[in-house]
Amino acid sequence: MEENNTVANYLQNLFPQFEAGLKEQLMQNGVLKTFDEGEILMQTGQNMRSTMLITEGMVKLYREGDEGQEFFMYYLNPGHACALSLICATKQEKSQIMAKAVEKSTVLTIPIGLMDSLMKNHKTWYYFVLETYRTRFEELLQVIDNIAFKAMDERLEFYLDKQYRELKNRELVITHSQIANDLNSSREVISRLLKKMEQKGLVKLFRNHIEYLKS
Amino acid sequence: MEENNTVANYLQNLFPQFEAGLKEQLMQNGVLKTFDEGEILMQTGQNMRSTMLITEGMVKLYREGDEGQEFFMYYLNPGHACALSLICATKQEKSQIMAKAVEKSTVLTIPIGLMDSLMKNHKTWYYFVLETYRTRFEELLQVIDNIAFKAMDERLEFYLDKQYRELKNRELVITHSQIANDLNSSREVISRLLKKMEQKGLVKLFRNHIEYLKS
DNA sequence: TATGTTAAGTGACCTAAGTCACTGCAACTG
DNA sequence: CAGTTGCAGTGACTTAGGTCACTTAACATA
Repeated sequence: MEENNTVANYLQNLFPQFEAGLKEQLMQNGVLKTFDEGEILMQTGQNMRSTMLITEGMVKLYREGDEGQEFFMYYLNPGHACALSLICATKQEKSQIMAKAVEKSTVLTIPIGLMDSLMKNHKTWYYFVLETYRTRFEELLQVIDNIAFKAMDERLEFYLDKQYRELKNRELVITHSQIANDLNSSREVISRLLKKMEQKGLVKLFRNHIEYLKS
Repeated sequence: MEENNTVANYLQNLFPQFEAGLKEQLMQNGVLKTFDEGEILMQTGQNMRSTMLITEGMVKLYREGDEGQEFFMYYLNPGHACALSLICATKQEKSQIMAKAVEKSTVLTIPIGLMDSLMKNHKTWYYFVLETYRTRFEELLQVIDNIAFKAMDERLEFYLDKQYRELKNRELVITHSQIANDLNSSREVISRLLKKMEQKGLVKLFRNHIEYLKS
């Protein structure tokens, strides 16, 4: 790791719009943390003690069901933040979602007690919060579209397409059962649907990875 | 209508936390509109020209599918606002959702061009916006829980329970096909599930209305 | 090279839920 | 009161997708 992976540099590169005083605050109070691939950044039901700005890597956000099912909602990339942790209306501080690192990731954690003051004193911060909520809200609406209106084959295509767009790589390194898990389906179903997609020429299947051919 | 259904009175009663200057702004720029039962306040794809604060009645928010399906998400009551119309990041001004009056309702419409200045100049306004986003976000998460993890019978129970909690009335005046429509299912399925619920003693069925017995 | 492990393929089966076609019934209308 | 309209009940059928049990293939490691 070179020396420019400092808080100051991350802020400069990922959040150039933040005003100087805000950056100052974040430098003084934020702590960088690193998570390995597969590690969980935040568990459902866990007390939220800090908010997180993603600085490196990639994080997947899940909603969990009563019987421990996981349902994938969206990705957080560098420059993004977990929406729910940005506003702590003193009420519930339990996390409603689960966040997992897809790859080795670093995040800037900021004590949740600081949120109100950041919000009050820094316009660029609350613009950031609003924008975060707005985009995540729209993302959730898309998620609802998929599960409310679409059958599994379409949902699978959407899922693969999203992977491809996020990772910008046609080689999707993922197993069938991981996909099944993300979509709250079962491995056999995903395998069968993938094979149909292969017959249609949309993907090429390998052990442990899928080549996405479409568009 | 008595004379206290003025903008000033609505603001006083429903938004007491708003600062004086903000109320002033809303009185000068807001326009009260009335919608009849069943009338559509905002159509998917329609240009959003104003944001809406519900002052009387009750509004249902829907997400629409590609083939014209409607999927019910949540209610807006007096004191609530449509989250998406509160932030117009100059980008897309097309509504992503559809809003329909359940009963005769009045709303205070505020030109969307005013949003940025309200946000900048009135703290109580942006608190309101944040709170609106936060609660609606959490509501969407619940919606996702239902469609991602639950079968139709559970979803139906949740739906009826929500009706009951919102309307605070055990007599739910609604037809089976309206329910099917809201849940993006079909009338026959809902009829059959309702009958099972009746056998379990959870509801009592009548023509055009359902008596909700649970809890 | 043998062995164990995990990913993926596959057939048989089951069930929730969607669809079709029809009936019965209540409420309103002329 | 006859006719019409819309709501609800119901049996027959179809299908997507979940489950079970097992096989085959790929890779790793002793």
